[in-house]
Amino acid sequence: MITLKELAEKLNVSISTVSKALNGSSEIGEATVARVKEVAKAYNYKPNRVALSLKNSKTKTIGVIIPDILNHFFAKVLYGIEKESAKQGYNIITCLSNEVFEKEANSLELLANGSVDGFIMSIAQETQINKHTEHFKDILDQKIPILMFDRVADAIACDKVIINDFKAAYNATTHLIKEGRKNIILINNIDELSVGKLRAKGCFKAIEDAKYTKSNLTEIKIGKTTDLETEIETLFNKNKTIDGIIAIDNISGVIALNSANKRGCNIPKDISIIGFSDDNVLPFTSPKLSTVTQHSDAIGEASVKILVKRLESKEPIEIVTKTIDFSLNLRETTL
Amino acid sequence: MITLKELAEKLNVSISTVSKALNGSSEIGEATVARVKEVAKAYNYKPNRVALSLKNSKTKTIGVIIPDILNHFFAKVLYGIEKESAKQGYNIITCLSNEVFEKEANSLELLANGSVDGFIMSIAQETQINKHTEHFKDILDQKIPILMFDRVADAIACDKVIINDFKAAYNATTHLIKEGRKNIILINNIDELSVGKLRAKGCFKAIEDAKYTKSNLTEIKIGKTTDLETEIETLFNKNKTIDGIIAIDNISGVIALNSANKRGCNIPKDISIIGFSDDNVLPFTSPKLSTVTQHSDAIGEASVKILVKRLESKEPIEIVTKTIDFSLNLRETTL
DNA sequence: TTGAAAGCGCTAACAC
DNA sequence: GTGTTAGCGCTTTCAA
Repeated sequence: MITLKELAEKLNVSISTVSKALNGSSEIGEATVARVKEVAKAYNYKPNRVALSLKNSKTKTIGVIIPDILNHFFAKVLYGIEKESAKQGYNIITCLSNEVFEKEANSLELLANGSVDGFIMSIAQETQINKHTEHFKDILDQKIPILMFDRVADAIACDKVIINDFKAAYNATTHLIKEGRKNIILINNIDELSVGKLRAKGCFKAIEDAKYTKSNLTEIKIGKTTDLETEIETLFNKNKTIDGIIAIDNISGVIALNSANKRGCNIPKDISIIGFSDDNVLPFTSPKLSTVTQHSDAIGEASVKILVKRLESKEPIEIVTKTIDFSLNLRETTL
Repeated sequence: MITLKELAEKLNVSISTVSKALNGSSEIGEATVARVKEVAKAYNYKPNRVALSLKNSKTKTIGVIIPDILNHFFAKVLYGIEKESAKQGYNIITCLSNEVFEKEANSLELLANGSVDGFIMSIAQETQINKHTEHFKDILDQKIPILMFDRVADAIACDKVIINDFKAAYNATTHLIKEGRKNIILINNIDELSVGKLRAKGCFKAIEDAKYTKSNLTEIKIGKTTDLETEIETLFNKNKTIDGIIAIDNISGVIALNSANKRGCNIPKDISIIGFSDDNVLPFTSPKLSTVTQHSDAIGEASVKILVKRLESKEPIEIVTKTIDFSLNLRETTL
């Protein structure tokens, strides 16, 4: 990497002349500017980003902390984040908490040493269960902004991007009710997460609001340790009259579908299934799963936009919470 | 963020004293060291990473360029990269090429301005098809090391981490032959990629080496634009005697399995299917797909180890190509 | 044992 | 129109 200093030597002018010429300052004579630019191009000069960061106290990079990159939802959010960041001229430093609090706190602390201008993150499960918040406060105290998406900490005042989980679940359940389903099972294996609780509430509210239909909703909470597959099979065995399933996490809808297929159920005639997910799992199911679709990349994009706006605003701006739309995609596992 | 300078003022000593004390230099008196450390801790001092980078001309960060984060293989490699990087004290800046050459070249160029010490990457499809290499050479000329994994550029001399695609495909095919399959279809929708070519070669070599069995292998190349699903269905329609399928990309094995299921085939009695993939898609299939399993996270880990070794070695070291093991996981779609 | 000063690459206020 | 200088935060050589 060639530096300003070296260019200056080659050109027999001062460093600042080169700097100004390259930055289009009107102070420098046209001829000089041309000469400088030519040589700079010839030597493929590029300003050293580290020096700029030090000078400006701005790194133009965003720290992204994600609980689980193998979860397609988060991968897609990251996709959106990267795309929008690049557009805005920011780099992203990616850390994975793998759902553990210590890794999350550690990443925050490490990157808060001047490596990033701000954070975009979704909270690790462990953090959320144990309601840790001190590490967030530390960062915010240092005036480094945090934006939380999807899994957010209510106790922390910061920008947030969420999907309307309550409404999504409400609408999905309402659809099953309208189909005339009477014995609906709610499969919930993310009960410890805020989004899990919200979605469950939405389902129950839908049932309540449609009391007159006499539809029934039974919630099955499945722990992280138990095997989803066997759990769901015993569910079918115990409960022969199930005619509707709403699965509020990423994958149990697919598993329920496979289970129902194996038993020879006629889907969607005998039983309707709705999952929560992105489109990604669809090539894998037959018939194609109806889902509540999270617009995951939109979450990423919105997050970057909001954070960058804050980073680049001169005056302090109000904290915002943005809700991203979802859609109910009825495919082949519903009527 | 408190700086050395501010600490020095509070302590009434010079900046360099503070620096030395904190870095455990033996030059400084015990009492002073203790005093400095205490105050530093009280104010939660952390050295500014940007300043350190500028000083040392080392950023302790790795640029990671990935073709497609929504592809589970790459997500898992990234997982491995992140894990090992964190362990080694490196951050990763992630860029996504989304398979396009320009984005890839752009990311390389942008990060080569001092943002990263080296690169770990897998080549975009477009880059590989059009055999672009100039952008790699530019970077290497600047003495910034590149490590390529999985999809590598043969023409470029740099560290590489690959899986033995040839052997993997060879073994998988050999298994089908030993099962007595006579009419085996090779589904190849990544024919433009080096790995696709290698895997196909491996399959054919297996057939050749087992000529006496009279097993037949037909390669079906499927373009990116055509719909995999319909393509595979017409395949079944045209060819009634198929009794073995080997699908060498991430998802077509699953699609073939679904297709076969739909037609009421008895798997694996009538037909065996082997896919190439990570474990991730398995919850979605029934019966469980037998696969050639790429140890994707191991690829990431190995990549980081090799690159960091190079970055931190004083003397120049030889270029290496490391081959990561794969395994043939026979599950329920093979005998 | 401690401090002053230079320098990493850059920008910008100020001087000429 | 061009150059000098200070300073961003840090380490390190050299001087005291």
